[in-house]
Amino acid sequence: MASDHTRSAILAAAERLYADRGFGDVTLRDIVAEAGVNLAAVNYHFGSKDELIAELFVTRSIATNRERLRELKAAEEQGGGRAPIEVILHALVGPTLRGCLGPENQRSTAARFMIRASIESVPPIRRIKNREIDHLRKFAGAMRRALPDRSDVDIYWGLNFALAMAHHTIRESERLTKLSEGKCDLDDVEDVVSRVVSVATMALTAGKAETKAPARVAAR
Amino acid sequence: MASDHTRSAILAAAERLYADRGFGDVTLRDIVAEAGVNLAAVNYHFGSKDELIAELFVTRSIATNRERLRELKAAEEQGGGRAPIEVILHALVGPTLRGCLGPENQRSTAARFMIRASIESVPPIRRIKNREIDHLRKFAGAMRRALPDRSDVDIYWGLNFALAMAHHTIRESERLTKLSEGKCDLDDVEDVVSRVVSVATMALTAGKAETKAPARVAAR
DNA sequence: GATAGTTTCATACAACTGTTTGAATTGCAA
DNA sequence: TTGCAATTCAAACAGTTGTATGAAACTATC
Repeated sequence: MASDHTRSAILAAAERLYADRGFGDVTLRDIVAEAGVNLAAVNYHFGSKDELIAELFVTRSIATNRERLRELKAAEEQGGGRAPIEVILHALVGPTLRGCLGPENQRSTAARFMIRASIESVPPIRRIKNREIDHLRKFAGAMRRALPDRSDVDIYWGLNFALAMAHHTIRESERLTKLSEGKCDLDDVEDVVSRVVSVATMALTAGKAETKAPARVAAR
Repeated sequence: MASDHTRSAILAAAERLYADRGFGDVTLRDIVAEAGVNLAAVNYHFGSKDELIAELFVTRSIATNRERLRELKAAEEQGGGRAPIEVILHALVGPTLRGCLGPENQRSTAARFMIRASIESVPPIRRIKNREIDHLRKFAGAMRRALPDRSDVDIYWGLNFALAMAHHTIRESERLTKLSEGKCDLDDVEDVVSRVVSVATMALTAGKAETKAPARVAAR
């Protein structure tokens, strides 16, 4: 019914501003100015500022989660209900890394927004992240099936470390570039993914029967 | 000259409140009420709210950094200028993890404050963290000496992943406990440290000449 | 005990925040 | 056209925030 024009103009403007300047110093007035709409429009269409932020974040994060599960499901079906651990980990961290890294000049607004969301932790986003546990449990299940000898504790630690490496690399990508004087190429996303997967795989399989050496994609 | 009483009362109250409720919703008025001093005292003694936060964070983080360097130096001196990679990594992540984890009921205010600081990323703290690069370079140097065959890129990635696992585990300790239904024991700090060190060591030594298997401390 | 310097205090300031209101406008159906 | 609901708008609201001010109280020195 509604033209929806104002609504999506707000969403686009908000995402752009949050991506560029962070949640801390973007006010509703900044957003409506950028969107060219009236101040009251935000509350009319979204209810509150927090709900606007939540909608932005939910949209992007269900897209990522769907992609993760799609990859996971495809892998498990192909393997008859059991996928190799590398592939599971790839499905876990691949979509996130691909969604947030990549050459800066061609990095989408959505990507920059998600980086912000992972650096600054504002209440509405934190609330949503806390509901991610069910989603992660699905991966824990797949990992258990892939490594039936492994204890639950080790599985959870492996999962934790995989997410750790992915998220920290996103959060601190600038610092890593500076620290390594550009030697670590964060733009080569597939290299980053395979590094994370490789280390997480080692973490999960160390001290047990041999698995095939995790493939390392050549940089650039 | 000054009695210093007001000053330290403010520091203590601020640290306590920030630790409990986060930076987001603690105002100067909350702090001075808790400290039992006048509102103007904060600006008189610290200049501004941001400088108060910065002083809190700097105090704690130089303590951690000093401890890190102390461990590193001791290890390198004992090894004649070259320390085993496990020990270097231990010096890198041990102090941080020990300072932030541990049984909740006996967790110090300082520890809880540092956890907050690593979850919420407020401007004055971010500014300080950005100056940590020189400190990290010292560890990169030690790691290079320990693993002369390794490329710089691999060294930096290993360093990045070690910090990733430590910081993410601190940030998301609550979620990991919930996800694992308590199976991952975050209170057993030395177990956490050795898990992180062990994985980071594997990341740095994989595919090269054998090193001795990193020691795994039994839990509890 | 007067003096000078430091510290405390109550209070006001000035700016900014997200939100609400009620009237104006628009778009669409009858 | 008329009528009705959805949308837009300017304006104000109500609250909070960090900071500044100038007088009062205190402290130590001479």
